[in-house]
Amino acid sequence: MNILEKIANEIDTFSKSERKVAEVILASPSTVIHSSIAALAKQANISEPTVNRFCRRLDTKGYPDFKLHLAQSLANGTPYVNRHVDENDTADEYTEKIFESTMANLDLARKSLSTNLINRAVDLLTQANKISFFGLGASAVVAHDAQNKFFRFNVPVVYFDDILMQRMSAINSTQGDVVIVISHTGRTKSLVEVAHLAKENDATVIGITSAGSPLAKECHIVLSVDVAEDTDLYMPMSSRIAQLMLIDILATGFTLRRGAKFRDNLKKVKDSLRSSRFERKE
Amino acid sequence: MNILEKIANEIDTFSKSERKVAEVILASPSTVIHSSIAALAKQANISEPTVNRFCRRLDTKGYPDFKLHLAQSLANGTPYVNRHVDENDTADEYTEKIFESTMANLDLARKSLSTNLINRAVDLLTQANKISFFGLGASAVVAHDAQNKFFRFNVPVVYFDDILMQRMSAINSTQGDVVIVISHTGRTKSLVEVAHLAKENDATVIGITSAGSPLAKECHIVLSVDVAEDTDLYMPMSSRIAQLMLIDILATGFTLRRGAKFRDNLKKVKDSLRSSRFERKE
DNA sequence: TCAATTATGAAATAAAATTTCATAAAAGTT
DNA sequence: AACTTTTATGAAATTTTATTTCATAATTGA
Repeated sequence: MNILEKIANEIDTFSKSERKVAEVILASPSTVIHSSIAALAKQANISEPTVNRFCRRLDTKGYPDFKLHLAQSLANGTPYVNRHVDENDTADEYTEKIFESTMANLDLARKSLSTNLINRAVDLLTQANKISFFGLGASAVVAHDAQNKFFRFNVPVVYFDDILMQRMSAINSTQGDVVIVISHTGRTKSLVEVAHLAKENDATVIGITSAGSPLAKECHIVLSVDVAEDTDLYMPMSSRIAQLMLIDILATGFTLRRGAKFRDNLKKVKDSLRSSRFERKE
Repeated sequence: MNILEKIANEIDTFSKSERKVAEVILASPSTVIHSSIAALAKQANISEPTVNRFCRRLDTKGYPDFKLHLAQSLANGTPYVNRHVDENDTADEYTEKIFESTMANLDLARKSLSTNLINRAVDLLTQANKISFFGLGASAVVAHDAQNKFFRFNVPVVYFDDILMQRMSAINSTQGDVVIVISHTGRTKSLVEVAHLAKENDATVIGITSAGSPLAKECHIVLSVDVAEDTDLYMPMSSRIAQLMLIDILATGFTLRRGAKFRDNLKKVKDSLRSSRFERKE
């Protein structure tokens, strides 16, 4: 953890003198990294040994080591954090905040992903006879994107964002089919039912959803992506982006598993678009 | 500048002994920040004063100050960079690389966005009688997502990913309508034509595309999102994520412009979903 | 080849940090 | 409240670390 945060957190557990040091440091950390222990002690009106003890209490080896940690905290600058958009933000401000928050959430998501499960999911996908992607609302967008990617692989892929079509498709699925159900909350009733139907018909069900949700319980594999709640403006934001990255990862895993020749094929698919485009004149 | 890079850059201008120090440092900077000047001198087989001179040559005040700089370079850690997926990558590796690359590209995209233009686009959107989103392939996904967001605002919104529907819709558009055309390359013929048709019919055309492209030339406003090419596996990856963030930004700008009362409305829209979901029991 | 310049390290010095230890303050205990 | 124990603190001594000085070695240029 960032040592500045740590100081701020633990300041209540400090002794009186230690608190004085903490305050001086928090007030101007960038000055402190250029101060000697004597200078800092004087600034805080306490003795040098106290500063030293303060450093050790924060699990550093001593004052110089402490300064190193402090320097790193400062350099780390602003690690991405969730920042809420405020009513009076200018375009500059909310743009910055949205980027910040998304990055912070992607960072979170990355840490929460299980590469083991991804590996297994890729296994199943490469062996599938048919792949279906189901989602509603914002997750329909993710399903749509997944279709766009997997479609290139010359595998039968469908995507539905219509409850009835999803149900019919689920009922028609059989062993060897993989059904990917996408829902951030995992609590959308009709999607849980769809997952259930697919499972009953022996399809393999993979959930891109939150762990422990009702939907998760119906899935053979749950790929959960942790993201701070999208509370800002009552719209799904980071969650769907993290889900899209998961799609990218699955698609990438798929192509790698299929080998080099397969990737030449992808190039052909891409090249097939050329005539629909204006030439680039350079 | 990062002091590690600086060392790497200037290594040719160093004397023989200084180069030895540089090599030891570059080989394992994280060890060095915990070494005394004596330890480092010994490691590099040179004397302590040489290390000291080395530090000063790099514009630091001395060895301790140098360590501080070094610590900061390390903390800055690995700024996100584009890393290409390799044939033999494990799930762990490609997952990491995809996250890395996406983050790097979002960082790029953030820097390239013009908040001025965003502001103008938001202006136009809030005044629009009707908003249309057009895209094809991966950009259709973005258009789809945009519809999902703007639809909540109780404004007439359509999205089409069908060329004919797009053309018909464009021809039917009139003054007061805003048409947003999405294309990463900006070279897809049919979309350029759609933009042209919409413009001819006095709609305001906003392009989410690359600056200077044929599509850009047909737009009243061009919101360009710079992203390194998606060359990896012949699939759009980062580009569409950056586009989605731009949609988030536009949607956010929209809601802010509309004021607090409007945002209560959004909450209602979201709450309307409740009965379609399983309750959360805690 | 020889001066001039530059680079280097041993030793001395200076600076900084840490330890030791005595004392003061605070917290318990009767 | 008086006393003991524990904890916190700083002065001084010590140790560690960094820097300076200066003599010598290596390199460069004539």
